[in-house]
Amino acid sequence: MGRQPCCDKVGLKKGPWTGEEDQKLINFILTNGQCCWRAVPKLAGLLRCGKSCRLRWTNYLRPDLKRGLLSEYEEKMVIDLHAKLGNRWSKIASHLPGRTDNEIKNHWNTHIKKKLKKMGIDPLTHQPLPPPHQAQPSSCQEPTPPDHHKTEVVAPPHSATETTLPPSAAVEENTMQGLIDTSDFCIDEIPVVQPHEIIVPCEGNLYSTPVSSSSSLSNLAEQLLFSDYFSEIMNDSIWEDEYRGLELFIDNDSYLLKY
DNA sequence: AAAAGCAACAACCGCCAGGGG
DNA sequence: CCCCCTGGCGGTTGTTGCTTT
Repeated sequence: MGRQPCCDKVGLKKGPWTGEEDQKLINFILTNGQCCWRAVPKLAGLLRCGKSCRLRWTNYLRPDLKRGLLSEYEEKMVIDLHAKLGNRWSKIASHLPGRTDNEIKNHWNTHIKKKLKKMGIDPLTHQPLPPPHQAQPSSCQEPTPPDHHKTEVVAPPHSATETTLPPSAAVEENTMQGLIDTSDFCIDEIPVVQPHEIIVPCEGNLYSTPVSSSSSLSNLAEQLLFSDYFSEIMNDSIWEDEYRGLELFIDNDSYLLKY
């Protein structure tokens, strides 16, 4: 018996999401919350499979996401956590509020790996690389990290996945908490978004368009208030009589509306 | 200015685990 | 206990934009 596809793929759209699709998904989730993903595309009027919607939301549209490059501190956290956890990106991401496993994975593959190699460190073992002339043939082929995903049997010496962290990790946890309290960070616990707090992406572009110069700020509110995106949200019933007295807070890459 | 190559990252794919019936 | 469904995960691919030639 063959495996059932996650969804009926006939007539479903693939590839990059359009702004319109993003709006539909955001509107739906802001209104209804995260429910059964399988039902989301149908209810939201999207020609996507539920899995695709979930991925788009968790990796890109979630209001609590940070955008932009990882800071030096975050990068160090990733390296340290990777040394302890291996390629368990979701576990690593859970220590970095606002970052997704996909984002960290991509950053690791494109930036950190190279950086470590430059520094003479094997990105997989986190040990110093042997001099080039001593390199084993197998070293060109990346050794497979412990496959935690498949079995969870080969736990790292100290499993940081549970509440008890190895001493070094615990220290980092404390350090981290000095900046951000991550001790009980959990995406599930973040309210999808309260009706009175909507993070609105930049005008005309639902993903990151950092506000790089103050000169652009003057028009932001106007652009925002008259964007299709905003009007659509405002037309939603939950906003009836609600949007008088809105305040606009401008962050690096998003706008927070409060009333 | 155009073409080729490269890097970055969004999105997809397939597998697995857990929960419910 | 078994089967099915759903969500989550990690690996991989495709696309886009930038840089170099």
